[in-house]
Amino acid sequence: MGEPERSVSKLGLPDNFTNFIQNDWGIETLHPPQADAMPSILQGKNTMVCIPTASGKSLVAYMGIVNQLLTANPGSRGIYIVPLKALATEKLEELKQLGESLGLKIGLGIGDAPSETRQIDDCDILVCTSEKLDSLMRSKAEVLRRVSVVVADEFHLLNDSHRGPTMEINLARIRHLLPDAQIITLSATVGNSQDLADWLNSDLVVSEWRPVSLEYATLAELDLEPRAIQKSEFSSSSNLGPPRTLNGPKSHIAWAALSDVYEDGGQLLVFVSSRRSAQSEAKKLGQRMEKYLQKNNPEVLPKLKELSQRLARSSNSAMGDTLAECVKGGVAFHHAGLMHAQRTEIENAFKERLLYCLSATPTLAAGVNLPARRVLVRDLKRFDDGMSRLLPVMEVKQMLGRAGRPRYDPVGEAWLACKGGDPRQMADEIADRYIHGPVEDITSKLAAEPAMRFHLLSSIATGGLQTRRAIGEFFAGTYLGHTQTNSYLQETIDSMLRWLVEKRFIRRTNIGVEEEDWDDELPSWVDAAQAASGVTMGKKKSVEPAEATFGFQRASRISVQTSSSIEIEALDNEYEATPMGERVAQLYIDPLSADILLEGLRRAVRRIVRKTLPVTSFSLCHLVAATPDFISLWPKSKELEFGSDLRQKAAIVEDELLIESPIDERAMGMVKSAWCTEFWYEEKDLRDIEKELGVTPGDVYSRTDLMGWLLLAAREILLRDDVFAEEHLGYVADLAGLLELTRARVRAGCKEDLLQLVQVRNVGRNRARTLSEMGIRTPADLLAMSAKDLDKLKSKRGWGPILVGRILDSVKKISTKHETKQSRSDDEPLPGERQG
DNA sequence: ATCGATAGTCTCTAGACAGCATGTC
DNA sequence: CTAGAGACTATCGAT
Repeated sequence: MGEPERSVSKLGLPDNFTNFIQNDWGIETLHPPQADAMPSILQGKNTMVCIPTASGKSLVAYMGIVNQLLTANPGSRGIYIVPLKALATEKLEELKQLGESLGLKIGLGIGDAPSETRQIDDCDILVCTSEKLDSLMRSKAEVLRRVSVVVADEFHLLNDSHRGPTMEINLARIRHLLPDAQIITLSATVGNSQDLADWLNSDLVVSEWRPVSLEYATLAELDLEPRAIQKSEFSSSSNLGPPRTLNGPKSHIAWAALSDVYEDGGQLLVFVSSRRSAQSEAKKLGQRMEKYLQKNNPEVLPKLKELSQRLARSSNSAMGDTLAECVKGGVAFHHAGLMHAQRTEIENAFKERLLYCLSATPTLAAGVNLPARRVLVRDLKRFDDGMSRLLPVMEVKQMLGRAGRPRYDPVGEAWLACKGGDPRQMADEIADRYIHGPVEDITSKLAAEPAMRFHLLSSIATGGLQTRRAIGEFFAGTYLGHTQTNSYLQETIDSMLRWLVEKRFIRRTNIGVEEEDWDDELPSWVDAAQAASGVTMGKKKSVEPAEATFGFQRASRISVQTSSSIEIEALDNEYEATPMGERVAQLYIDPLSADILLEGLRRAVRRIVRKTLPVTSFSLCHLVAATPDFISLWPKSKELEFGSDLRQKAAIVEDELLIESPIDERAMGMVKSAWCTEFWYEEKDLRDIEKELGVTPGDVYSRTDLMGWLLLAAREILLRDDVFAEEHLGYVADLAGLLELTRARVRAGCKEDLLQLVQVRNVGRNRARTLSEMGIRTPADLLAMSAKDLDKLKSKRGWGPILVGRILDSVKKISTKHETKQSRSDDEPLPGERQG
């Protein structure tokens, strides 16, 4: 294909769009794979584009969207789905530029702020994470109104056992509801892209083309052997380089790779398999690099020092100190234990080429675009599920694909470190597998229990599916249905349907009414009476049928007692969600989490009523930590030893726990999770938390964030539980109040007395405590401060006139709102209370 | 006695999505 | 089929 065919101006796109691309983005010609995709894209056909990352996939999708919104279906809307919030933000920025010149409004849906909703409602293009889209489709069908085109980016994530099913359901539902919408999927190269394209009835465009050539090489000890080159047409050096031997110590190949690329004016990314390795590698490289720079390039040291000091000042952990230390030598580590601010600081410094090297865990491979001249995958194995395994080819390709900065680097260098055994033989094997070998196929993970549980409930509760037949047909439209036998699919569905019925998230509405709905027909006093006399709840069966005589294998596989003898759900069976089931689907939590919370909260209510065992914030956090939606912390082996602090804590709080707690690792992990949260809302310093529990600030934040979300869900679940007698509803409300209080404290990380101050913008738990120590307890107190006190405040460390001014400004806004907003727990109506 | 290199032993393991609520002069 | 790096500790030798 010659140049003219690929000219942007020949595509027949709207003039303003063409102008924008040419003038603002400086793109005159499309890359070959982009051009290949255009006919199908512009005809509005479903299209799957499989090309390497950073080779301009997004532009193809943007063109498809604009074509639909402006030309093919004027006034329609588009959705752009990504797997990470960071990517959503990145796409949002690009689309905003585009939108400004075309008069299109762009919305963002990543679940961060309630204020998103408005822009979600009236935008022309919605950028969102797949979970957020799923959630939106559950709660408001309007998201799909007038949608003519849907883009699914990083589509190979369908293969991910945790996140993949959501993507699969999203597309199945979109196709179900909007059969005419154009679906554009963007993916890295995968083994069976044709299967995926068939499923989506898509044209398929596959290409290995890259904007920068990529040279794959193996590094065995210090021997570098180039193995293959992936060319771009502009490449000046399109021939494989000769093998060579690097200078440097054999015992530290990352240093050999770094010093080598530095001398050539490039940067290095090192991928390792654990956070600890990332840090220690960065430390070692940083030390060597600092010495090296002192000798060869001392003028850059002050700049690095400045960055280091900035990091050190804002550091609130030993990890942060280490980071600042590494940076002195122009090296940093990058993993999810970093706080967001640290992470972006590092990323930006690397983009500006102030840093020479990042040593990273896989976070960096999947995240935002951050290329470097050279990539070294140091560790090809990772410990996973009790075993050390080789990384999938797809993942390694993703890391290696980060090599080569367009416009800066003539060629990207993708290096694989080969260790163990005979290095040369190793290198050959590794090259066969990762360089010349096939990429894995993508398979559906939807049949796995958690995914099926989660999405099956949603399809009934919020997806409008009522009959067994409709459910079966819908799931047949997923990739699972496309690739698996029908009987397997239907069996998987049936066994999970029975679980959901058993747990009363759904009920059958047209059969076995006497039997199935018997529970629901019970007057509530029966339950209450049982509760009061200590009968265990939630396990009672209506009529226990004879043991199943067929299908027992399936039944036992999900370890659920079926409450009926029906093993095959008849096709004309009908289902509806219970109010609880519907709420659970909207809260977007795993029904199993809901079940765990429900049982624990019922115990809590009984405790409160009988005034037996205590129910505390710790109880509730511990309960939440037992939920599969919470990512539990894991105890270290020292913490598991008899007499350890963690053991002692577990013993102290034993009475507070709402669930069985065997003394195994998992249980100790739950205690540790709750303890970490407790440290946080008891205002313990992050540094101390790190020291005592080995949990870095980034992890503390991620856990407390999760905790806050699930505490809210817990409250909602409690308030929709209908088993308690009227006389006990007051206690239920008390518990709901405790949940709310705990959530507020977890969110702000403070004790109860600071909760009001913390509402003020620019006031977090630390500043609030400072104010509190000065006798200021509420936002109103802030306004009433004397000039003398204000001066005293302004002179405090970390405070200044600007900050104080800003705080007073925002206090004025809040104080009015606060009056009306403040809700007394005793004003809150009890569930079932009639309005007087 | 002190320090330091070295070998042997013990410990530990990547990442990251979701809810909420509502006007404002 | 399926660990290996990093942190810590013991040991021994040089000074």
